[in-house]
This record gives sequence, C-alpha cells and structure tokens, in this order.
Amino acid sequence: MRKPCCDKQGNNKGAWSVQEDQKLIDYIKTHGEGCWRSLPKAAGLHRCGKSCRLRWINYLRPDIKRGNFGQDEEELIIKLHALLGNRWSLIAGRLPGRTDNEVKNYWNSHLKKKLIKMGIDPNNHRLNQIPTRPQAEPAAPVIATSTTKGSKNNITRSKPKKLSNGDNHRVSDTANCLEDDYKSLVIQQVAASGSSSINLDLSIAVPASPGHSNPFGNKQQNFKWGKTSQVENDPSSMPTLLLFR
DNA sequence: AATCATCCCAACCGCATGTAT
DNA sequence: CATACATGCGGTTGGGATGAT
Repeated sequence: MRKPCCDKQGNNKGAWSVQEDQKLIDYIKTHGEGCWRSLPKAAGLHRCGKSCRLRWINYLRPDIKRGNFGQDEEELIIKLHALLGNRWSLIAGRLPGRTDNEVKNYWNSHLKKKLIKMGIDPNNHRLNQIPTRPQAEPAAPVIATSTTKGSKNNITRSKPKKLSNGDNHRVSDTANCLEDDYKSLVIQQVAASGSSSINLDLSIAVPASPGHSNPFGNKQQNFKWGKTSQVENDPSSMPTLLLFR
C-alpha cells in the first residue's frame, strides 16, 4: 500500500510555533500556495505538507475572519446544513472568511446544542416531537460510542462508517430526510436571506476568499457528489438545479 | 486555593478523489 | 488500464482555558 504522507521521522507535530508560522507565511507570500508536498522542505519547515496546508488555510490566511459568528451566519449555516449535510467546505464556501474547520467546530460546539434545545434533531433538521414517517434509510443514527475522551463532551461522538462508495449519500440522505414542506421553507428562506456579501449560488464550491482560490490555476474546482450521483453524470444539472428544482 | 468537569479550537488521521506516469 | 502521487475533506482527538464545586 501507499505510504502515509506524515510518517516522516523528525517532523514536528502539535502546536505551531511563531517561528514556524512566520516561515510558512514568508514562503507563501513569495511563492504562493500549492505544492504542499514539497513546501515544507523548501520553506525549511519540519512539518508534513498536509500540516502546512491546514495551518495556512485554517489559521494563517490573511483573509480569515476571526471572532464570533453573526446571527446571519448562524442561520445560514443551519439552513445550508439542512440542505447539504456535513459538507463543511461547501457551507464554508458560502461564508466569506470562514473555514470549513471553523464552521464544523461551531456546528459541533454551538449549533447542534442550540437545535437540540429547540427540539430539532440536528441530524435531519426535523422537529423531534413531530411523528416521523417511515423511511427506507434511517437518518444518521446517533450511536453512543465510547471514545478515548470518555465523557469529556456531552455531545455524542459517532463515527459513521464510511460507505463503500464514498460519502456520496450524505447529501441525499440528509436532504431526503427533510419533510417536503420544511425543505421548501428552508430553500425559500435561504434564497430570501441572501445578501450581497453571501454567495448563495450552490452550483460550484468556489471559495469565497482569495486565499481559498485555486492555487494551481489550471485545476478544476472539485465538486464531489459521488460516483453514482446524477449530478456527476450530467454536468449540466449542478446542485443548484437539483436543490431548487 | 485546589480539584474536577466541561468547553472550545487547533491539529491530526484516514480516506476519497483527481491527476500523472 | 493500473498504480502511485498529491491534495482536499470530514471525523476525531489533545490539551489549554474556563467554570463549577
């Protein structure tokens, strides 16, 4: 099998030092993003490329918006999550200056609880007290798993086993779980809530920020909807059409 | 003040996917 | 076509910060 990218002995792990940050910033300022594999060596960093990429994207990029999420951002995340499921990079792409990691963390630490408090199942965005109609596939079952962290977190952590053909069912599962009326309402609200600063076009996950822009210039933006997705088979029917059909 | 519990976020890991050879 | 490589994504974890007792 292929070797893991981060198995190099002598690579630093854990928190980044100020010096490491500066090296990475300086290098990217000079050479731009991309070629993460070779970047650490070229920049004089004892880190794997993955780690450098993560550090840059989630923390060092100059256009990152720091601070609390606004009410409008919060609502948008909830609405987009209802439509897209755990597609954090897609959701983050609609929130200028926010990273997928940040959105994911905010969802797990704040919004999930908020929805639960409101009596809404965060997995499928249904009101818990409303009887659910039978469905072929249960929505993301909450499996109580024990983790090494034990009871550290109130939120149940579950790692649903990846489907054999990838995670392409996630969106459809989540979307299918929505009651039709609720789905329509969400779609209307998302569309209506659009402001000039928030890109609601879901057709292509073009990152909202320049730092997130295609670093290689010639590569297509990847939009993963899975092998069996009709979207992939028919490039003309992108998610926008699928969702707002 | 000390201890314990919980929260939060940066970072890591494994896997999927696209591309090059 | 098969394989290896490079990158991106989402789930999970480690550990510092903060709050409660």
